[in-house]
Amino acid sequence: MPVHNADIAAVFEEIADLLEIEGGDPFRIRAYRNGARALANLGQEAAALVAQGADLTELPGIGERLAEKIQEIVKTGHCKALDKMRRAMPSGITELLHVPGLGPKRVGTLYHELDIHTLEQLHRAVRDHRVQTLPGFGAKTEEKIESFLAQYKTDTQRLKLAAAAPYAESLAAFLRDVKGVVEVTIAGSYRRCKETVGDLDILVAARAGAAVMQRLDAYDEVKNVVAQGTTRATVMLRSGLQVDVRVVRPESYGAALHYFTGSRAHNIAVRRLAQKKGLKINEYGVFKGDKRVAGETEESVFESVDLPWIAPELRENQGEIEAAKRGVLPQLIELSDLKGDLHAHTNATDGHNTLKEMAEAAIRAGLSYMAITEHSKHLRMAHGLDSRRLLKQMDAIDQLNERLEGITVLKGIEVDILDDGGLDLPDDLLGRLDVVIGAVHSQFHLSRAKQTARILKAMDHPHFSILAHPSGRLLQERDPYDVDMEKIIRHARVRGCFLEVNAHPERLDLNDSHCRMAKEEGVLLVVDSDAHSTLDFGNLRFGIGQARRGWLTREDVLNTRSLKEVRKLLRATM
DNA sequence: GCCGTTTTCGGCCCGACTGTTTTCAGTCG
Repeated sequence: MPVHNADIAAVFEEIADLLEIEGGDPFRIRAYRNGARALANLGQEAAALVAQGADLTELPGIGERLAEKIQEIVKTGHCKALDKMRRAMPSGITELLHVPGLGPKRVGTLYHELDIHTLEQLHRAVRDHRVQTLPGFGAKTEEKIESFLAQYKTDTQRLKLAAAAPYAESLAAFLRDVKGVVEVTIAGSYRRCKETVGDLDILVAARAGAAVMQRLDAYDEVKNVVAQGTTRATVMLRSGLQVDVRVVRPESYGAALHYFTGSRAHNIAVRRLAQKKGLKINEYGVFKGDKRVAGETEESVFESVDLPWIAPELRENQGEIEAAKRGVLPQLIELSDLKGDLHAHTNATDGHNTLKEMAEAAIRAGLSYMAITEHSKHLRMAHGLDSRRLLKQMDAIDQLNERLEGITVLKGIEVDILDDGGLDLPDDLLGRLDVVIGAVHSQFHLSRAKQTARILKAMDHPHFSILAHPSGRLLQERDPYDVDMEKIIRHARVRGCFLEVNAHPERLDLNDSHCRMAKEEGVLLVVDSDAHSTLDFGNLRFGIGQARRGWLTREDVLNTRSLKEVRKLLRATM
């Protein structure tokens, strides 16, 4: 049984949770959480490092003790320390911590006073009104727990970034219209372009006395108000999305924006820098003693700790602060850098629009070239193209290019990678195309070794140029298939082919850490819409967000180049 | 439990809101 980083991280999180309920040293607890986060974001398997005999204490946040535990978990699949804790306290108890209003202290009370250690037991106790009698609990707390448990099953999902966008942007626009409001920004994980968002953090700069909170109550989509003070409020929208609104004075806007953009790990790291310089950073500004020395802009906050401004997408405490110190932050790619899109479908297969409509939409999206890349025949449900139909489409593209100004349409295919690693169309036909994208659409459950070998073999095909949605995941629906992505990335470098950053909101595939790995390996990525309709070119912004989270610059992305250069690089793969 | 350009010991980010209290602990972000 291979042990993955997430498994080890889960052990550390559970230890931290149990320590918290026991009332353990908060800093020790934090150390376990830091260790868990470090592992989750490592970008390479800790098990592989152990196998190489690497010194794990070199990793930030991992010291002697955690290194020992990682080794133990990798080698035995168990952690004795956790096993021992579980004997003292039921492990399921940690799920109680996810109930809003319940922290370690109250969970501890529930356990010691009423022997409650599952959600089911909690639900029963709440219904019998036994909880409100406990010290530190009351009728309101009990009510809150009950209403949470009642809808727990249906209501815990995070929203995909693209799904949250319309809610976020219309609420922000509403707040911008409130009298006295100077500025509104959707901060939090939304601003950092995370793949999914659990809630929205909306920051408002307003002059004194602006009635932002009262206006918020009048917003159509607000279902109920969870908490409300003078400077912050939490509301639930009808859609089930939780929104935290925070109001600050304009002179604090930069500090508040930094604070509410996060991530928490990044903020902590920046505040530690400030602390070392004898400064204090909070959401109102940067302070030396009682004197505010910065905070009106984000730039001023970073400047106070001798750093240049760091783009929100990088703020994960994953090396961005060190890079900023050394002056080597990447100049991140922007949407306007994209010159073309190399992955789109028409109604010849499972798209909704004609060839001409798609080309015209690409022009409107500001692109100067695009590739039509239909599915191939193996993908029956998408009515994939066989040789005859592909030839027909190639002719149609030639004719369109003669008539249409402002864009060049390339001839391509999203060819199925067959079970044995072969490609789903004849070599001579693939050789006549401008771009061959290979994709896995079947046999997701193969073993890691087989799946990896299958994809590597496909990449070795003489006409293969781009690997589409390399992990095959669908956000919140289908896990990535088990594959050795490091090996695929290295192979892409050797073969000189490219990996896709699929901008479809349900894919966003590659993910951020694999983007970064590919960049470091010197593999070019392709940010593609995978458009199935004329509207889908709008999704490119989400692909760019993902690329930015992966530290990609314009130079790291193939389709920021001119058509001439792209043709040259594509030919080199074929 | 981690970490070090003041430290191998003594620090470890900071403030708002709620509910249960009767001045504040717990939770949350």
